[in-house]
Amino acid sequence: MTVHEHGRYSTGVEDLPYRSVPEAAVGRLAVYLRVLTSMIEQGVTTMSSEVLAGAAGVNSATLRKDLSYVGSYGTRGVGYDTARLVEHIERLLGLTRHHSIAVVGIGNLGHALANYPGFPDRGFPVTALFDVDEDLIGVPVGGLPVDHVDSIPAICAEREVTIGVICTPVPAAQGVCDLLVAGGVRCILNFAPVVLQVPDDVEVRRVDLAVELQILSFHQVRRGNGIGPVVEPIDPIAVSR
Amino acid sequence: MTVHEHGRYSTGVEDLPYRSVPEAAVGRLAVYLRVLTSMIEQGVTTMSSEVLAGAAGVNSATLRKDLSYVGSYGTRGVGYDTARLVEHIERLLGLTRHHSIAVVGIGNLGHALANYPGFPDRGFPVTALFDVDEDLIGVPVGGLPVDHVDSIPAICAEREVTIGVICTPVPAAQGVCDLLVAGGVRCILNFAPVVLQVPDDVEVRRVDLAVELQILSFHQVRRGNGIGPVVEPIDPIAVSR
DNA sequence: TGATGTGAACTTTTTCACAGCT
DNA sequence: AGCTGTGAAAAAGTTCACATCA
Repeated sequence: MTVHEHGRYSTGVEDLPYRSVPEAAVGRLAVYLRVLTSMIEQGVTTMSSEVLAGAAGVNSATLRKDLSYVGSYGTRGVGYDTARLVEHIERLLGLTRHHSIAVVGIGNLGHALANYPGFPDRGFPVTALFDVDEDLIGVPVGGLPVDHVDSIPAICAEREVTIGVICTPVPAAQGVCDLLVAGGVRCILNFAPVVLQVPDDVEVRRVDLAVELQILSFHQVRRGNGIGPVVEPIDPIAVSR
Repeated sequence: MTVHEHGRYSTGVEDLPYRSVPEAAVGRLAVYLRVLTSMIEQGVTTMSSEVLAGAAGVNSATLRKDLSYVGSYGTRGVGYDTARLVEHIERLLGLTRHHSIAVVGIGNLGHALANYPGFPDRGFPVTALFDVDEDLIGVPVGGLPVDHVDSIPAICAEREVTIGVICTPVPAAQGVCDLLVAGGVRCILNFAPVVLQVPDDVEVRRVDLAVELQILSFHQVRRGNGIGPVVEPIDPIAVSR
């Protein structure tokens, strides 16, 4: 709906600098990036699609197609230059721009995320913490003092927060979300098990831990693993009406 | 991959307990379940596909198709009986059988998950905690004492743990995973950003928080939102070869 | 020779649209 | 009249297989 023209892709070609990337490929590219980074640390300078695909847990054809959305940085008969690939995946994922995270809801989970080393390690520094609990306000968590949720719009705008992480209880989540949006935050990672209503230009990703367990439960039963009887078939007579 | 088709699509009438459920539908069914449960608490006894789909954030045709995998429990012209639907989704997801969780790695995140109310609330009691840190062994976390990771196989077997949650640092994750598998655990929720190697009959789901942020980052850049310059276009000369 | 890059085939998932029931 | 249930169409995603090139 809303198209912001802060900058455009002025390649001379009317299209994007990268061809459009399928949604499914984006998540995998982030995984390749991690594998590559770790390989580079071990001194690996070249990798074949077969090896990288194995390490990332995907089919090698899928990997090659995914990388083709980034560009052609492989050498036939040799493989990919790891450093070069990292550089281009990072650019594609927008990791070359400044990011800054706010965590809202400093309970057990929020506390853990405020201290999660994977965020700053991956270029996402946590720069603001919020809660409603007066006893928490001003208390430093991971070196950063907690502010009141009422100050979300002002502080997020001031600190140029780009991603909001919601770890509040369900009833508070939508309100907090609205405050983040008011503060200019356009990306939200939501741990509250509720579907948030947001404007079209805001992207929400939900991480629902109970849902993950339920999916695992389904597969276990389907497979007939574990203790106890496998699912009893539904009585066809009870089903029909 | 094991194919477990109980029957074939021949005459239009099948003898399956449930027809085979697409992977994508399973996750959504878990979401519908939560919405329904919350609606029932508010006294709602009937819902239309349109309303339920709205609350779950999906298209109503998708919802109806998903529910058709569970069976036909709607009434035309009226909608779905919420209680009945909950009952059948729970059965399909295997939530009627006993589940029991072990959390391995009692750092910040493990601590938070050991206390996460959403697990027991959703029928997944945490019944074992493990770590390597001698200072933690025996210390109760959320009322449950921490055991040493070496005792994972024995304790998991004894307590009939069905799901293992891995919150260890990356280097420890694969070893812990092997111990869980040795203890008879066939479902693993992995928070360590590494691809685990497991036997074919073990199901792993990975939750990678940094990947979630990177996906959000991608969308923000694509949209041209936020502060700062949009991605610099790649030099077309460098792209072509 | 050996590995990439990709069109084509295939599979899965989503959406449409409407027949059929209540 | 209104809403479900589902075939059929469309879209998205995955895998194959091989031409291509270092």
